[in-house]
Amino acid sequence: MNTCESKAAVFKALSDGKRLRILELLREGEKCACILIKQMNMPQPTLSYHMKILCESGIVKSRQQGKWTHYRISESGSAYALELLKIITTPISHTKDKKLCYKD
Amino acid sequence: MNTCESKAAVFKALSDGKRLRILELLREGEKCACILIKQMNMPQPTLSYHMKILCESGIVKSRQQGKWTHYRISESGSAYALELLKIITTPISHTKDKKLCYKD
DNA sequence: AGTTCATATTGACAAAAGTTAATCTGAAAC
DNA sequence: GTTTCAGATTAACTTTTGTCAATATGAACT
Repeated sequence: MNTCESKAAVFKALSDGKRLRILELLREGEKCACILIKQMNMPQPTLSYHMKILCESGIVKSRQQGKWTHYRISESGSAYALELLKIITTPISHTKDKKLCYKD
Repeated sequence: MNTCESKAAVFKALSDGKRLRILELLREGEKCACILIKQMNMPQPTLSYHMKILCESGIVKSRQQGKWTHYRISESGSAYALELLKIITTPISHTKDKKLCYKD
């Protein structure tokens, strides 16, 4: 799916200051939800809401380990977002569009 | 003022499907508002609202020519957004490594 | 001066996104 | 089995964002 709406979802995930702060924390490495709740000083459902949006955008990946959920920045998801941004801001004459599809 | 909030504003500009569609039209080259109104099939105040958000993000530049306003994708604004996205999705250890080992 | 034309702004409303207490789920341990 | 704990989901609410008719602005004419 390559509609403008689906592309917008990727940037919508990055359009909130608190989610960018979460990403900043994840730049230090994989972290579990309980750590992020403490570091963000945020109620548990609020963090869960933001993590869902980040994960659905593909930029963050989650890993289940027993009761704990670990989050980390997805290399492939980030690369996809970067490529997407590059394409949508490049005049058409300058480059031929290549098909964008990302998998994990 | 939170720095994450100001970063978020750049991506907020890209978080709407209609604004991405406008960008897509601007990839063809500079266009004036009256053309975009027709191509977007959008009331004039609605386009004006979206153009303001795109311009304030730095991704689009406007140029006044008499009564007409011409819009185009800003190369520097786009480059800034791209660099921003690259930084916020790159693990910190990787960035440090790059600074430590410079290539000729 | 006044008129016209292109666009920006205002204001009132509708739609979408964010917050959080309460509740549910599912995994590990007893 | 039951209890506990981590996290997801729900539901009701607040805030923010998007829409568009009406109006204002400002430039280029007469």
